[in-house]
Amino acid sequence: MSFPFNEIENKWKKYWEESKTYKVNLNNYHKKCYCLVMFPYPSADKLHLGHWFNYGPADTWARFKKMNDYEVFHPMGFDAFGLPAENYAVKTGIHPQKTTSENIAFIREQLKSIGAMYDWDFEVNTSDPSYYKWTQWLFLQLYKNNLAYRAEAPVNWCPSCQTVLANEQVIEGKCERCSSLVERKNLTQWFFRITAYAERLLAGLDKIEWPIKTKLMQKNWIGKSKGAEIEFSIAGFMDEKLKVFTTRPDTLFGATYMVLAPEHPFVPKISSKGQAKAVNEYIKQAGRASEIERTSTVREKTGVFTGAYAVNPVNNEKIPVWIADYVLMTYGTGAIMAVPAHDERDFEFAEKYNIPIRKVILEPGTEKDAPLKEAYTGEGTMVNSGKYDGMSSKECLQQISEDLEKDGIGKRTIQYKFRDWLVSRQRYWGAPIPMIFCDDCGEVPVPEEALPVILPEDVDFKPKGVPPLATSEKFVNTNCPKCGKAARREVDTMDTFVDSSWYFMRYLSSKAKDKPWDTEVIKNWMPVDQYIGGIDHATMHLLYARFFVMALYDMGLSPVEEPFKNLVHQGIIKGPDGNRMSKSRGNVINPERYLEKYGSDVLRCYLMFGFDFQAGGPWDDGGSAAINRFLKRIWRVVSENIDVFSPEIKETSFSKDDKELNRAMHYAVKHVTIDTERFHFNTAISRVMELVNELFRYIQDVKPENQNKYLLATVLRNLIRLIAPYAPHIAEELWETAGGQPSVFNAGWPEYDEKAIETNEITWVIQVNGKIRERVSAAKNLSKKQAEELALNTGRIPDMIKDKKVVKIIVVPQKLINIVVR
RNA sequence: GCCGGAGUGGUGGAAUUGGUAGACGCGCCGGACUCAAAAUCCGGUAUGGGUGAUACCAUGUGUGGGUUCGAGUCCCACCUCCGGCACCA
Repeated sequence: MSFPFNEIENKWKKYWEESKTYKVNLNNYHKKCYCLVMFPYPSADKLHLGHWFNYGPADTWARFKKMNDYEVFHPMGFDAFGLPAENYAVKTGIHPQKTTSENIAFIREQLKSIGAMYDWDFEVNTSDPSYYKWTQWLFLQLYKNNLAYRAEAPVNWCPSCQTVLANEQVIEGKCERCSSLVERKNLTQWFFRITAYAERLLAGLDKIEWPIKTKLMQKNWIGKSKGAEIEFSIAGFMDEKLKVFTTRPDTLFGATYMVLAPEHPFVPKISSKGQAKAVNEYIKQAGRASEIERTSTVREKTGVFTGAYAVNPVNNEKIPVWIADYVLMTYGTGAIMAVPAHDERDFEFAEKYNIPIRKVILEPGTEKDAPLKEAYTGEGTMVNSGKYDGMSSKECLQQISEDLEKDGIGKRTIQYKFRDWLVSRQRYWGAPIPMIFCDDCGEVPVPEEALPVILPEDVDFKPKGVPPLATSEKFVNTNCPKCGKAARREVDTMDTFVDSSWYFMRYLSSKAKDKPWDTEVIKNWMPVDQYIGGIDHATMHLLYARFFVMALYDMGLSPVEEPFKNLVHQGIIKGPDGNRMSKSRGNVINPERYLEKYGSDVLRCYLMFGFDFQAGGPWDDGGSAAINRFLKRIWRVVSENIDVFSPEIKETSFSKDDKELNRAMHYAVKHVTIDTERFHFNTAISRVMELVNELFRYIQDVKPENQNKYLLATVLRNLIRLIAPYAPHIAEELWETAGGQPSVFNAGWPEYDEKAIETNEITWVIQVNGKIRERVSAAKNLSKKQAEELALNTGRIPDMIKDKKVVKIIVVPQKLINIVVR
């Protein structure tokens, strides 16, 4: 007998909707749980198995919390702006507005078939003017607080997407979206000053419960390093000071040359006439190299002498100034002092161009005059370093930093690897940046009362090398808000990561018209208690959102500094072949097939049972059949025992079998509770399976007239509640079958009694020298002495130890006795 | 190269603070029901030895060491795989 899953799913979907089972009351915040799952991106692709693996388990966890009497806010919405939708529109010619709203409608139905408990009254759509009005408003707040600025900078340009990208969106020199090689361009673009929050973004990591891996990824991405800025003068240009950044001021005496980035502003000024041609050629060549070529660590280093000399401030030594593209203009000062003896890159470069290599730190156990075979980057004793000779390099680092500061030729500084967040995009399908350019007044923000700056619909969005909005006269031409003269609008749109940096706040006030959110509500509901989503956003969305909320906190707009208190990542479901699912590999598993065959509950449960939620793994076709069998067993055991539910006579005296069953029930409740809470869904389901096995054993072994009907009813009702978060449709149906009032999700979570789990007799393990020799059933609470007695007299133990000397006996209470003999 | 994480049966994966390794499934083998099949149910299933069958013995959580009465778990070295970063001075 199978269960009619289609009928059940439709019945309860309808019931939940009509009776508003999942209505959230934000006023009831005293036991609140904000459970957030990363919202989907409605491009041309529908939801796939990966989404199921995200939303199904997240919903299970949310339902579990709801049954534990939390007011659970588990909203859903759509990250609707963005490139995939626009690229699809370019390909088909259909307006992204149309495809996006169609896809949203479709995906909303798919989400409903997962059976999730979203309250759709709180839905958000980032491409809706009522949403992006506030994205623009937030841009203006950042601008007002000097956290948004426009600057010319070398940027990452994706030739295929025809737009710039943030550093976070460049993976190994390629576009995160389309894998095209990213080019470098100098453009004037909008940035958010995320680097101003570097320290706090680092410090905040200690205050949140996130996977260590994710925290480390953010930490490495921010890339803090401590060092010093040191000023060198240039021979013949005494009023110009060349600043370098180094983490190793202790090696200053070992600097035998300097390197500037080819783009460094000093380069044209200081290059000698004789070297000018070579320098210009090198700059040209470096400019042509793609980002990936230039940053490749395996490529041989190249460079050109400028003809200029710098003066080392500590010993007045003249050292040649080179340019080389292994020095980046975008980090530090764009210039370095090169110490080949103690830096691998400088060593390689110096060997190639025959530049002297001077040892200033002696590696312990080596000779001062022995030539170096490779750079020595460790610590040691100072040599060739004037008054610092003989000091340890560690000491020297401190001393020389102090001295440099005293002499006014350097200062201790901190550098970060990450850069400000570039938010301009030369694309159509995004929120317009609310700025106006006036010939007289310069850049002028759009007044708040004039928001939103509506994204015009009648725009040719095909890429032609200029931002699509630039081609719309109607959009571009406006008047300056300050002086009223004719002016032009900013034609770039915002990175979609701006949209998703605050959606979790908007959810809480999704309908608010005159403000981005209701201060009272977010005060009561932020932060998000549990965030669930992929690790692929570790250094993008998850970093941006933290920055946003910190900035808002400083403006008095957010009650919290950190948006996401707890975070878990789901793993990835791979194809049956163990590879990542992709159309080109032909290993994509389509959830629809399993929905038709087994229904939504089976698919959900299989995803949670067959995989470690946080690890994922390859799809196995047999697994879903196993879960189908399991749910069928539950279905059967309930429907074949309906008579136990009425009339209810309380039979409190338990037979041995009753006690066993009762124990199994409490044991299952306990462990399902613990495991569901900590996202160990696979073991939670295992514990339910054990209970079901126990239940079948009881029904089979105990004669019907001896079965404790009251106990059976309790066990069955608890069983139904235990599986409810996992298989919501079936549980709801069975709950009704068992005479319960729908909805089972308002029926509370079963409680367990630790005493009922305990048994008087346990199996003691007896070891001799750490090897198991006997197992014996005995009272649980034996004193140490009793346990020792037991061990020494059980089975073949006396025989085994009779010729030996007992050294000591270790008793692990309620578990094991180890007799150590010699 | 640097920084993380992980290596457990044929297989997915379990194992509070060091204390019965392999829970729960899948697969496989055997059996029951059936004319037969499907479905369902029951039993077995780490490896090697041993026995008529039990019992029992040895080995066993990537490799090699160590700490401990006792190690999948802690420490050291190494190997493999996965993920992130990568000329960041």
